[in-house]
Amino acid sequence: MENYPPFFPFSSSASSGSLSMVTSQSSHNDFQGNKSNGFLGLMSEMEVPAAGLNLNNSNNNNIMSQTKSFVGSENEEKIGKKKGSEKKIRKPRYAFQTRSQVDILDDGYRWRKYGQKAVKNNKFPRSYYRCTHQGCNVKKQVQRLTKDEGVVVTTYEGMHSHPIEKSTDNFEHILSQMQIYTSY
DNA sequence: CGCTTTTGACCGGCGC
DNA sequence: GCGCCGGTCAAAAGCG
Repeated sequence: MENYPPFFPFSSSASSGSLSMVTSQSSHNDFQGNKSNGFLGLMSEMEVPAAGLNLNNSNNNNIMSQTKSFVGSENEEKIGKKKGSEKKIRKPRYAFQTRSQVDILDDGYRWRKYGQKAVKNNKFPRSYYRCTHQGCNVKKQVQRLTKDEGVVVTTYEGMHSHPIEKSTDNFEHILSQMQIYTSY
């Protein structure tokens, strides 16, 4: 159907954040090589042991230094009635864990916030956004880690079935930024 | 004015 | 069956 490649050119206008992209569609991916836990693990154990982050909060201008990215799946969506039918497909969910000062990472699409809930074991709330394009049911949620406020987890759900509104030439800009930050 | 954000209510799934 | 939990709705406020 309308499976577009997960193409997310981040272009945060304010303080830019780093980005990374991982693509995976197979619901049974063994991306849990040795230490990386899956998305569920991420959900349950979001407390990433920020070693040496206790008192030495020298993260003032250290904006993005590292960026992790997880890939999840296992999201089922029922089409029509659930009359005993097993018409459930799994929507892939892409989780980006970026290091940024701001929560709103502009990826070029237009989002409308539709909810915000407090997360357990986390003092920061989680925001729910939805793509405002008609017929586009792409959702995303943004969450910040309480342990390390510099880490923002953005989870995308679904694929956009329409082009990006903004000009894509930001991508070049982002790429250059990536190179800059990767050179560290 | 039209759209977005805010915020509590509501709802379905799941564990006890 | 009940209550918790995560996710969504919707009314009203807010903003350019």
